[in-house]
Amino acid sequence: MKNREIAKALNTIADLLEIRGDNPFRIRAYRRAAQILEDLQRSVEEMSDQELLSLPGIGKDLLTKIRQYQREGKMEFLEQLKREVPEGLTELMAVPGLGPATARLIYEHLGIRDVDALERAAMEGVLRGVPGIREKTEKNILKGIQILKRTRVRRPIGMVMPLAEEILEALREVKGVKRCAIAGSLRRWKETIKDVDILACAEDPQRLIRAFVSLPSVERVLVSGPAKTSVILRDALQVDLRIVQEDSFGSALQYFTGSKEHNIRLRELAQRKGLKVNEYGVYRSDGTRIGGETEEGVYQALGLPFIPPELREDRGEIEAAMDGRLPELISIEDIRGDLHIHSIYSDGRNRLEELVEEAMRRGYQYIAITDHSRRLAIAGGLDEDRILEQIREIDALNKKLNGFRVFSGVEVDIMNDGRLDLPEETLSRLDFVIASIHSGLKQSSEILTMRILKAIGSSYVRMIGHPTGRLMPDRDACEVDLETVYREASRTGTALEINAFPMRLDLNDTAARRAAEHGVKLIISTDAHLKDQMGYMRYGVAVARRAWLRKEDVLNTLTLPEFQNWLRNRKAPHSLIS
DNA sequence: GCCGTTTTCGGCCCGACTGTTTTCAGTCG
Repeated sequence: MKNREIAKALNTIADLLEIRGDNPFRIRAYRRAAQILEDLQRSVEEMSDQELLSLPGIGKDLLTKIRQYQREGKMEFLEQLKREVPEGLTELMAVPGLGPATARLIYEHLGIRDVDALERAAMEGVLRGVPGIREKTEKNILKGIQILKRTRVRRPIGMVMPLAEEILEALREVKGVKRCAIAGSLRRWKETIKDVDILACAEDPQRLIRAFVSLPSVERVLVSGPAKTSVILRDALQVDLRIVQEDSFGSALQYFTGSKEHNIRLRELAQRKGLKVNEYGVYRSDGTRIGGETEEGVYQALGLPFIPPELREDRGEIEAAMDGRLPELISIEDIRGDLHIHSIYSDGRNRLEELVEEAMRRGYQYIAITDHSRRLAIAGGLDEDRILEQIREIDALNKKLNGFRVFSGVEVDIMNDGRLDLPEETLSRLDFVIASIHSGLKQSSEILTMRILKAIGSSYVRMIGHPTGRLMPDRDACEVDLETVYREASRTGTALEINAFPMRLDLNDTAARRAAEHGVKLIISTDAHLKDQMGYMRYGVAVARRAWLRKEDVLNTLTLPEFQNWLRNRKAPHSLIS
């Protein structure tokens, strides 16, 4: 899959054009194309010219460049830019507050082209000799470098959301605060988060701002004005607080929720209708305001139904909204069970009763206990005897439970040759078998795909766990050929997991969407190793919503009898397994 | 560089904050 590589090349072109001071719209076109390729679920290598050109944002020129990269592994235009603009200059732009124009100025006057040299120059006070840079800017650049060094990686949403909710709680308690809400990528439930946006209305904005900057977790104030205040927390997370008038809360929430791409599309649409949309409201050309109190009202003024924040990525949601084709998205209340949970039998921390209690507290009707199999010794994987022991305990437990059901399961390892880590005899005794890859993730695409297909071919496997094996931020998705997996999963009625564990979120949003398009059923499960981690379900549901999934695409929305029925009935005979 | 129910040329989203600029450019989201 070369899409990522090509997207990166296009983004580099955009960076270099920025430094060169090129046409901003041309730059935007390159960035947009890069985004399109990243979102694409098929490799450009298997797409025809026609198909590529049909993507809005890819024209003749970009097509030529993509094909050239495919053939030659490079783009002539990029190489030419690299000769023209010193490489490394783009590195300077990673410093917050330092953009292309300043990067270029600094290079032209001082020959600096990497962050270390920049830091030295700033500390020595040499930087302020550059036209347009005085003491203040020099200091800000130093601060920016420190921030950059600490915040290079985006963090999984599961690490950020609890922090943001804590801050939100604290702000809501400030006297005179009328409204307070999370906006930005966090409200869209993007899988990784760079900073937190909070929106508020207050009778006394100054009081709120003072309370905000003096929160104990705040380390430094970046900017502070009446409308926007930004801080850096001790753990290097940036939080922006925006204060707006109550009557424009809706348009502000819409505006600051983004995504940027979604908003651009929306405002283009508005323009064609002779309207103007900004964070204060929706306006006619004569200045009359026709919306802004509520977010629904903003969309309505543009002739659109409300678009859920999770869909606002410019992935077709505006077109779908115009045509009345928006899906009714799954929600957390639809979830009736958690089917991937580890107990004290392997590397989990809780006993079965504790897990059941937690599940009932969440209003679930069923769970599956799915400990590791023997080969995963490091996680205390179970052999046949221990599994039989666990089945007996689950049977006994079920007798005591009324209307709630514990399914006996396992997360059986898919070994390097594609065989499963437990004999069929053992698997046949279990209610719910997950098969997952935990090793050999760097194998070739052919071998990885073969392993998963063999697992799907087993008569006992009902779900493939975390299909791509990624672990953020260190391990990327493995190179399994997902399109082939979707086809076989769909044919055999094997479910694919949306693993809700914050470092995994696997399948991710775009992959899950593609899977559902193939007719694959998904299961959202937490992979909990502690009972509290069953609370990760909301991150999995968020992935599903971002994947445009409806309740009926997800099996653990089924009631207990319906799910038992699914367990009993297999869709197609499995034939591949030895 | 892309794109077309005002356009094949001339548009392309919009505003806040900062610093050094005496009227605005750069950066960010």
